[in-house]
Amino acid sequence: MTIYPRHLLALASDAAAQRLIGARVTRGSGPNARSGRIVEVEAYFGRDDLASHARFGRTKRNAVMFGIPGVAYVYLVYGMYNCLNVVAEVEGQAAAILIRAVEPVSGIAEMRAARLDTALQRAVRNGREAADAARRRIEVMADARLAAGPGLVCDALSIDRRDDGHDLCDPDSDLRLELPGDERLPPAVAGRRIGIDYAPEPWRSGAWRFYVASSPSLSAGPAA
DNA sequence: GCAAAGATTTGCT
DNA sequence: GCAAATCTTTGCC
Repeated sequence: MTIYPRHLLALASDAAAQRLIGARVTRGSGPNARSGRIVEVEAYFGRDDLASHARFGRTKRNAVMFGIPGVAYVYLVYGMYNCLNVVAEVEGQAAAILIRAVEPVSGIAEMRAARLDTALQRAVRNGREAADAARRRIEVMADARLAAGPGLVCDALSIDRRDDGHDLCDPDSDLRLELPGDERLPPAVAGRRIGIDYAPEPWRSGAWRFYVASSPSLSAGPAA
């Protein structure tokens, strides 16, 4: 498996997002490495995109969006879930691609264990019964659903804000993007982005979410 | 300094 | 189908 070439991300954010479908996100190396096939992404543009974090200009949080392509932009949403983005376009031009869902390929048992870890941490506040319920739910969950959402991708691959700013196109990186050799996937379909109804048109309805319609691992977002 | 809302997920009515 | 959980970041006083 070769590393994902950085130049494929130095494109307009939507073009880079479409090409990212089918690529792998990999955590770790060796027999316990966790890897998943990207099946759902969303493209976010720079200052003009009123649904993008870059709409406020450069801030402490979104600084890496303005940097070189291929770097991870990781942020916390709703005080609870991490979201993984891949920086796109050229340096100085803010853009990022949100990884919304991946189909587990290897290290599936490790992904499930990681999901269990984070779920138990959250459930423990609500008592032992809630923790037991969470445990049972994740133990019987289908492999394909382990990373079927932006927050779940990060839970399954143990991604948090410590990964913010790390280079995903470095073959020695613990968290990286890889390009499978000759894998054929059905073409990606385009739809509106999820969870940005606060944005005005055309940003609200623009078709900048791309996904493999037949994948069993899509996020539970509206009409995915 | 303080109030408000968010690129989500889960559980309950 | 709806609302809570939870905390960082942003916006306004």
